[in-house]
This record gives sequence, C-alpha cells and structure tokens, in this order.
Amino acid sequence: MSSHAYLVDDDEAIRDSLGWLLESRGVACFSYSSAEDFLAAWNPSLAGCILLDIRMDGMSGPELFDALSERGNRLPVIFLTGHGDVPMAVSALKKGAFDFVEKPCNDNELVNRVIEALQLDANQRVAASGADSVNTRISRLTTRERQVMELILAGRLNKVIADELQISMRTVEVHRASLFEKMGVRTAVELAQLLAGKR
Amino acid sequence: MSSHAYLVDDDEAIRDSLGWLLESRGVACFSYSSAEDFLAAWNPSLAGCILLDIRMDGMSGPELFDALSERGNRLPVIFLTGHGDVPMAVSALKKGAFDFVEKPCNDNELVNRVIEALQLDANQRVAASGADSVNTRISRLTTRERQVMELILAGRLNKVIADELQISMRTVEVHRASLFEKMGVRTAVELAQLLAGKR
DNA sequence: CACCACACTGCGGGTTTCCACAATATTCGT
DNA sequence: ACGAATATTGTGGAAACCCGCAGTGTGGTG
Repeated sequence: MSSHAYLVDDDEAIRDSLGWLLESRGVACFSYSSAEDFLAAWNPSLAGCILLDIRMDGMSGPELFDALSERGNRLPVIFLTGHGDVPMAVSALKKGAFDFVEKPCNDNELVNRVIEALQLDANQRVAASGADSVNTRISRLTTRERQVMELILAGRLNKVIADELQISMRTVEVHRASLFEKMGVRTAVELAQLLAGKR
Repeated sequence: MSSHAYLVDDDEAIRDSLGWLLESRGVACFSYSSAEDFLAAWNPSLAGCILLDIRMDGMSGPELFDALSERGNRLPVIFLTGHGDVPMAVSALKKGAFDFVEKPCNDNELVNRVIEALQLDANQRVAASGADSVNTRISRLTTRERQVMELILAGRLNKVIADELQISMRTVEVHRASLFEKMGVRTAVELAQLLAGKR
C-alpha cells in the first residue's frame, strides 16, 4: 500500500537503468515488461505514480492509459517516449496525463517529475480520505435517517418533514438527533457544510 | 462583450486566411499583429478564446500567455505553431493552455477546437455568474452583518454570537434577519449551501 | 422464542428562533 | 443642520427546536 513508482517499459535496459535511478533517489519502484502485465497487476488501491513507455509490443502506452482510466485509475501517469510527436503529447495531457517527457532526458529532471507526481498522489489521497469518511458515515445511516437528512438539507422545517414523510414530528426529531450523532455534527449548518459539494 | 476569437500572429497571410476561415464558419474574429498589441487591447471583460502564434517578433506567444495569466486571464488559449517541439507543448498545456496545434493543420479540425474553446468559455461564464451574484450580495452586507454571518456559518447559536460580539441577542437577531433577507435565503442551512466552498 | 435494530408516537418542559412594536445613538452625505 | 443608513437595545409572544422518559410494533437472527 505504500507509495511506489510503477515502471512499464518493454526494454529491459531502460527498466533496469530507470529503476536503479529511482531507487537511488529513494523512490521505491516496481517494473513491468508489458502493458498487459501491469494492467493485470493494477488495482484501485495502488499508491504512487506510473511511468509509461509510449511504444511497446502489444498494448501501447496510450492504450494502457485509456484502459486504466476506464477502470478508474487515479494515479498520476508520466509518459516516456523516444519518438514522441506533438499531437501525441497534446492528446495525452488533455486526457489527464501528469507529464510527457522525451527520452533521453536529464535524469535529475525526470526524477523530479516523478517526485512531483508522487506528491500529487499523496495530496489527492489525503483529500479523498475526508470524503471517504463522510461517505462511510452516510452509509451507516438508516433509510429513514437518510430521507430526513435530505429534507433537512432542502431547508425544510421539522413540521414540514413530518408532513412529507407522513410521520409525527417527534419521530422526525428522533431521526434528526440520531443522524446528527452518526454524522458527527451538532447543527444543521455543520451538516450542510460537511456535505458541501455533494448531492 | 460578445464572444470572439482573438487571433494573434505576426504573419499577415496567416491572420487573413485564418480570420477568413473562422468568419466563414460563423466565428467572429479580431486580429492582432503582435503580442504587445493584443496585451494592450486585452481587458478582463473579453469573452471568447485566444489563438496564439508561438514564434513572433518581440514578445513570443508563451510570454504573452504568461503575461495574460498574471493579469487574471480566463479565456481559453489555443497555441499555434509551425515549429513546435514536445517540451514546449507540454509546458504550455501544463500551464493551462486549452490546446496546442501544429500548422499546417486540418482546417476543419482547427475550427472545431476553436468552437470547443468558445463553448468552454461560455460554460465557465455561466458558472461564474452565479458566484458573482453571490459575491455581489455579500458585498452589500454591512460589516456587522458579515460578522454575524461568519459566526452563523461557524454553527454558533445567537446567544453565543451575541456574547462574542459583545452585543445583545436582540441585535444579533436583527442582523441575522436582515442578512438573510439580503442574501435571499430563508434558513441558515440555505445560507451554508449558498456559500459552500467559499470563505 | 428471546433478542435486537429500526421505526414510530405522546407528553412535558426547557431552549432557541423569529418577529412586531418601540426607541436611542452614531456616522455620513447633502 | 437634517435625513438616511447603520447599529444598538428592550418587551413580549408565537413558533420551532431539542430532549428525556416511556411505550408500541415489526422484522430479522440466533
């Protein structure tokens, strides 16, 4: 689960030299000799970044990138190419690649890009963890509590909520209190801020 | 104030042919023969997109791009180049350029990119207008009303707000009511949602 | 069947919010 | 100096909110 650079290149010499370079700078590294291999190994819980050669036997770098995107990949991807053209670089970046570098390139520069990518992933991860814990809390609400929450967020008064759900006001109050408790919030305002952006 | 393509290129032949191409496809177009000219003409209320040649006498395309960014430019920028290299394209896109196309290129393709950029700008504009109207409303609040609003959003009860601001509860109620009125909301929850993400 | 989570309800009472009515003080611009 | 906007406060009552206590009913599980 720790942060690694995932290196995908069908040229063993590159894998070795790049792998060694990264390790020597303190970046743990896994190598794959084909896009297919990495795709099989990939799972949503990987952390770090991906270094992808453009031209490879079998599935190409961009194809792998697309496949990973479809599977919900969040890891920053750095494309490596010895024969990159501008349209390819533009297309890769517009699709959300983190970077696109030409080989050969300055070693120092490349490692820096990798470290930036690692940092980005780490940041995204902490940002997402907040959202996750909120979603977890929501998932622990009962159906009724969720319904009541929706209506609270819609600005309805307890009396109105009771009416709309065809239950007594007291019951609404009970649900309200218990969902506040479960969501770890003390007022409706806090609840609204906690869910800002969602729903 | 209407939407235009702003074309900046020091080659008159290009300006003419590109200008004509865009006009023929219904895209209104202004041309500038130097980065300096456009920079002088630029103002924050322009709407549309910018087509920027990379290599020009005097200030270059990327330099103009940076200058515009510093001035808070929001218009999508499409770079045009006859001799673009990959690092330049990568750098431009990572800085937020909308696109980077090589000349000569398929006319149809280019016009499509321009139209996409125009569309993006239009979308950004409607999204921003909402935020603007909210900011306008906030700006119409008095100092006290803003202070009370902050504390309401912090989830404080009126009595606590009164205490923190060293004023009576009644006064807080008055400010509360008038700021709700000015912000066009009826409850604290609505207020919190209206300002979700801000402050 | 006993147990438990969930949904539901009433009562009583304290707290908070909302508002109309009524007033005073300060600042600022004409 | 006068009026407008802003800030301030009080009284008092209606409405809404919060909560503990106590109890009913249903569905699912061991």
